[in-house]
Amino acid sequence: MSVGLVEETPYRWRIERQGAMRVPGVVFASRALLPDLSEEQALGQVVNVATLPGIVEASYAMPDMHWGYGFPIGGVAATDVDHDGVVSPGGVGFDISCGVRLLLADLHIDRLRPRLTALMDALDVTIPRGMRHGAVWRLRRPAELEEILTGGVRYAVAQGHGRDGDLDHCEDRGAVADADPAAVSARARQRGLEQVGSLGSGNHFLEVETVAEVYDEPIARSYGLWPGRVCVMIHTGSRGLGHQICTDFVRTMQAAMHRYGISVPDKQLACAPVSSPEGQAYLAAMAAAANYGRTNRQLLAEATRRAFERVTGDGELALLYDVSHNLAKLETHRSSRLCVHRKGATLALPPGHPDLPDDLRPVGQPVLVPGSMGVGSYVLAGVPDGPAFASACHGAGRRLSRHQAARTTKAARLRAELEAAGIAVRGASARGLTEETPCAYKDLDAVVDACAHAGLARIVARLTPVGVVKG
DNA sequence: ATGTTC
Repeated sequence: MSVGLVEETPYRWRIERQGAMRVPGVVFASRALLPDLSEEQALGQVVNVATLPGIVEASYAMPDMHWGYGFPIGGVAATDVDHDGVVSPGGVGFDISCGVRLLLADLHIDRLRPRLTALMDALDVTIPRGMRHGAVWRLRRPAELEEILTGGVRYAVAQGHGRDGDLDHCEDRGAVADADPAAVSARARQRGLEQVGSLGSGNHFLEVETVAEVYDEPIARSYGLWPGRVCVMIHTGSRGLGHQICTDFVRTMQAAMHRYGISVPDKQLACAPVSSPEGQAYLAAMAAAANYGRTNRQLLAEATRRAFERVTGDGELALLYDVSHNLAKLETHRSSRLCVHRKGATLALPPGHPDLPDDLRPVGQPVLVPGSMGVGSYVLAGVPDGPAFASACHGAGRRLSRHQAARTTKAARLRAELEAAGIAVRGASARGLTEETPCAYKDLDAVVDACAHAGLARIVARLTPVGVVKG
């Protein structure tokens, strides 16, 4: 893909406006990460996104960007709601509200080691995962699903699935206000009925980890991240419900676009004005899926607490934060009302932001960055004046397709390598394992380093895995 | 990511 990258700084590259682009493209990456990008059509997708009606500043891409549906994964795009700005389901992705939460045990890894096998076995039987394999929460009636879509984690906690303190440490305090279950199709609701509290498959996982290294002592102390502390990272989204909502609205908007005089260079960029009935309905359904996705992670966290309680006698795992990396939000930036699409890009609120709870406000929001299997994860922190609407990277970023990865990897060998590295693996199918081999991903250290140098976020701590549950 | 091609 020859779109012409101009080096602005060693960690920021510009694609000049050309053709129908309304704004330039801006890619945050080191020179070393660029070859991985240019092999794909991902840069062409950055260009395509720059043509969307109402887009402001630039079509941004994070250091972990790669090819996606319409928008690149790792893409950030904001449209001006008051100047014909559009919302696009492809700018959020199929797994609406996919995200991560991090739980902290009051336990040092040395004390867990003798019981690690027992803990992993407990999680093995506790955590539903894979395609269509049940869920923690058996809903008694469809009306309960409506409560989840409207009330999110707030409803889950009120029903006994968690504690009040969990709410403050969820993005949006666990529930987006403008969700409307009526905007969610019957088919989407049907698919969501039996998946509340389930991991799913692909890159979703539950990992028992320990704090391996601290880079920013004061912020790490505020977050409660001390070396050797045991923590649990849960990475999942809105399962079939979010997928169906995306499918429904891509179709709706593809049919409606001509009425608004919108044309896009790729059908997968289907969109509608934020203020249109279609745009409003999508945002209401998307918000419902966001509430569902967070509730899903909440239920898995409760199941994890019960497993810890049984094995270690202490199930009081504290929630550091729960944050999505696939969402569009209505936000005010420099007194403009914007619809900010983050697709494979994590919200990264700066210190002092009013949406943060009291204990996190002084230092900024925890930005949870899951790595590929066996590699571990990072905790970053939001910084003042971030250059992409308070967004940061969301992971290592895929380098090889699932097919390529599965073709070049032997499951038994990979499993043996993980076990040899002291990482207990539970529940992963051979196919799921090979598709998620770390070889299929970029170097997480390089991605996070680029993120920090580009001024998107500050590096706080690195976590290393001791056990992984996969679909 | 996904009842992995309505």
